[in-house]
Amino acid sequence: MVKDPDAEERLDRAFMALGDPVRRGIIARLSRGPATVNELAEPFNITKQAVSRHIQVLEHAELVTRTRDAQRRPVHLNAARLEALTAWIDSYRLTHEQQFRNLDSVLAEMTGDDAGANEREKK
Amino acid sequence: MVKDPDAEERLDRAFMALGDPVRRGIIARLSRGPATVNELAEPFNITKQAVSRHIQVLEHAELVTRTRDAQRRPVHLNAARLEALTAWIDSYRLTHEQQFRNLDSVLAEMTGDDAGANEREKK
DNA sequence: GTTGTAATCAACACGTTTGTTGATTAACGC
DNA sequence: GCGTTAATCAACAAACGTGTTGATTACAAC
Repeated sequence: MVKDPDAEERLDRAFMALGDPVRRGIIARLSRGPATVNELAEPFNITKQAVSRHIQVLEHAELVTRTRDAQRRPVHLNAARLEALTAWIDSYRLTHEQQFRNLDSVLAEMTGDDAGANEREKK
Repeated sequence: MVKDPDAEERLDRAFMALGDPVRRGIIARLSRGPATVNELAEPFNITKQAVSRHIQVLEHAELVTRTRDAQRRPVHLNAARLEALTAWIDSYRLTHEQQFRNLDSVLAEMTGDDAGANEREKK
């Protein structure tokens, strides 16, 4: 159980894990509550073993955790980790939007002091 | 140029694309403005060809677009696609939180009408 | 104990990804 | 035209991911 194997690697694993329709389906199901491997495997026509490995991938990505209940091992969603992903995306999404605002103000300055009004007036 | 190759596949490609540190680095750089392949390749010690292919992956995932400027092909971030990813994540994140609220109200009902007050009072 | 159920482990096949090097296309500057 | 720069294409090797089947572990119920 490694503690912080570099934040980059954690993002690698989490984003990669979501890049598969079966695993996203599992996440979607778990958002409505915990489930066992058999329950999670039911909607897919692949073997239970394959689903079991998908769950291991999600677990390694820290997107889900597992508890124990007799011979069952219910899987739970780890919403905190999902939040980390939106945080990453939004960080750059907002930087990008800020970039546009800066460009706009530069152009506004040009048109105010100078000549201009020649670029970027669509919409 | 396929139009809508199923929304699931688009998510596959986009999440998968972000599951690589080089490609996330490219996205991070592009959030500050467009850049050429050479500029994007500079921080990484892999060949320019390898970076070129990473960009193709991002392009296929619709996370970036390309324009043309003489022999240069500047890469631009497609923030709208990033937004679609946070929308997907948040949808299930919120479902999950709602699930907890429902559980709370069920428990509150039990403690009100009945006996109870035995579970979930931390915080 | 035996039987049944839940889940994982092990070995293997197949396809995809990611990197390399070397050749090629495309546009510019002189 | 010629050389330079930007970028991609092509072929290949190594590594990885995802699915299969068959054996195995762990627990519960009788």
